[in-house]
Amino acid sequence: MNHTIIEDFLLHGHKVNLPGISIDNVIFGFHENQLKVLLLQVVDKNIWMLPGGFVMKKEHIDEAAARILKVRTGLDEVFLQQFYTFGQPERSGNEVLVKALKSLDQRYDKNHWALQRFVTVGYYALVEYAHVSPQPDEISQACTWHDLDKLPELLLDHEAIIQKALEEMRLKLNFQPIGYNLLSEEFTMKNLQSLYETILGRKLDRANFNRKMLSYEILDRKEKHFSGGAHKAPYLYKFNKKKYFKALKSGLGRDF
Amino acid sequence: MNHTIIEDFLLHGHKVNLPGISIDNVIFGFHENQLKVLLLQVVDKNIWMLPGGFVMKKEHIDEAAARILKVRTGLDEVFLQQFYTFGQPERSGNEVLVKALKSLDQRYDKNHWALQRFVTVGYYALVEYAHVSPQPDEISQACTWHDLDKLPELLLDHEAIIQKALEEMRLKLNFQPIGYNLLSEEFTMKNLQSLYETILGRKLDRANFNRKMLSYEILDRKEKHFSGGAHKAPYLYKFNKKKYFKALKSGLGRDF
DNA sequence: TACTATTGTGTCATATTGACACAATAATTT
DNA sequence: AAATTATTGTGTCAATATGACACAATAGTA
Repeated sequence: MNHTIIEDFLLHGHKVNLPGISIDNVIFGFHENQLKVLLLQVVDKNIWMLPGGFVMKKEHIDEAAARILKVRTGLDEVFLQQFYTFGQPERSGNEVLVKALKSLDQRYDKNHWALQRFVTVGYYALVEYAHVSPQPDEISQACTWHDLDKLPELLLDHEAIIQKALEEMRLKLNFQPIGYNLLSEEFTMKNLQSLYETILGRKLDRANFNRKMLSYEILDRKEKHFSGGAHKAPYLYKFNKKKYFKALKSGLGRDF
Repeated sequence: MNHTIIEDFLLHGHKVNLPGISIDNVIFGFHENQLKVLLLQVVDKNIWMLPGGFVMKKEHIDEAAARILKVRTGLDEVFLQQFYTFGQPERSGNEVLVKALKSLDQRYDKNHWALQRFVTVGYYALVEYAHVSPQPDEISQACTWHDLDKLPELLLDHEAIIQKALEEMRLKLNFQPIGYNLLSEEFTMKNLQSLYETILGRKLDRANFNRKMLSYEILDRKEKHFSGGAHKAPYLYKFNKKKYFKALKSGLGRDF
C-alpha cells in the first residue's frame, strides 16, 4: 500500500534523519526596492512556514541547509549563512505532522520521533527574486514571496526567526560586502545602492554611498558606460572576486 | 550494583537528555593582560576539552548552557552568548564515552545513543579568572585555565570552536559594550582598557581609548578619585546599567 | 534648442580617529 | 624640602571619514 511522502517520512525518516535537529532557511528576496521573504504554504490551510527540514545523519548542517532549500523550493546555488540556533523546549512537531500521523495510524503515538522536541539551526540568504523561480515541493501547497510588512500567519516561531535573520543581515552590512551572486555580473552603482536601501529600509545619499563603496576597493569599474537608459549613462561595475571574498572573510576595515 | 556517573549517564541519560544536541561553552578568562580559556581534563589522560554536555529534554538551550557550565566547572551567573553551531557529520561520541561503554558492557554497542552523531551549539563568556574558582566535576580530572597561545591537546574540534569564539568576541567589541559583570563595580579607565587590550591582543592609545569609551555615554564617573596607588589617582567609573543594557541591545552607534 | 532627469564628482562643515604632547598629581628618592 | 619618576587627564593637530548638498556633464525627450 502506497504512502504519501509525509507518511513515508514519518515511518522511515528516522532511519536517515537526525532526530531533534532541523534547519530553517530564511530566504530574503529583493527586487525593485522591495524586500520579501520566501514562504511555503501548508496544504489546505492558510498557514505558512519557512523552508526547513531535518538534517540527515551523514551530512554537514551547511549541506543540509542547501539540500533542504533545494528540495523544498527548488532554489539552488544560494549563499546561505548560519545566523542563530533556536532551542526553546516547546519547539516540537507541528500540526502538519500530527495530522499526517493521525491519518496514518489510528493509534496516534504522541511519542513519535517526528513529534519530539527539536532544535533548529537558522540560515539566511538574499536573492534577487526576479531571477529565481521557486516551486513548492510535493508536501506544500505553494511557495511564494511575501512582504516583510505583511506576513501571513506563520507556523511555530517562524516570525521570530525571520526578524532575527533580518537583524543579522542588517548588522552584517557593516563588516561584510554583499551583492555578489545577487546583482548581474555587471551592475550600476544605482543597482548596488538599491540593494543596500532595500535591506536597510531607508534612503542613502547617492554621493556618500558611492564614495563609501569605492573606498572598500572591491569593485572594478568598466571602461564602458551602460547605455540605452533614458538619461546620463552610468558606469558599470563588477565585483573583484578575489578582493570581495577577502573582505567577506576579513572584514571591511575600520574596526577595533 | 553501583555505576559511575558516566555509566549511569550512558544507561539512563537518554531518558532525560535530547540525543544529538549538545552545548560547548568557551569560557575566556582575563586577568593582568592575559587571556585564557577554561578547560577540563579527561581522567587519566593528557587530553582536554571544553565544558560541554547534552541538552535536557525540557530545557531551553540557553538554560542548558548555563546548567552545563555550573555542573562541569562550578561557574555560575556568567553572561553566556551563543555564537555558532557546529554540525559536521563526523562529530560523534568521544573516546571517554567509548571507554566507559566498553567497561560497562562487554558487548560493546557502537549504536549506543551517546555515541551517535551530535550537533553542538557554542556559547562563550568572558570572566575575570581571579574572581572565580572553577572546580572540575566528578567525571573530569581537572578544570584549569590555559593560555590561548599554548593550548594542550584538545578533544574533537574544540580548538576550532575556541578560535571561532575568539573571533566572534573580538568582532562584537565593535558594536556591543563589555565589562559589566567583569570588572569591579567601580573601576578605572586603565582597568577597562586592559580588558579591551587583552581581548584584542594589542595595545591601544590611552587618550584615544578614553575618548572613545566616554563617547559611548554608558559610564558614570565618580566624584572621588581612586587613591592609594603609587602615582596620580585616576577617576573611578561605573557602568550606567540602564544605558549599558540599552547599548547591549541596540548597539553603540555609527553603523549603517 | 530647451527641458528634464540622471549620474559623477566636488565641496564644506562636522565628526572621528591616530599619534603625540603637556600639565597635574602623587609617591618615592635624594 | 626638592627633585625625580610614573601615572593619569586632557588637549592638539593632522588625517580620515561622514553627512548634506551643489554643480557640471550627459543623454533622451519635447
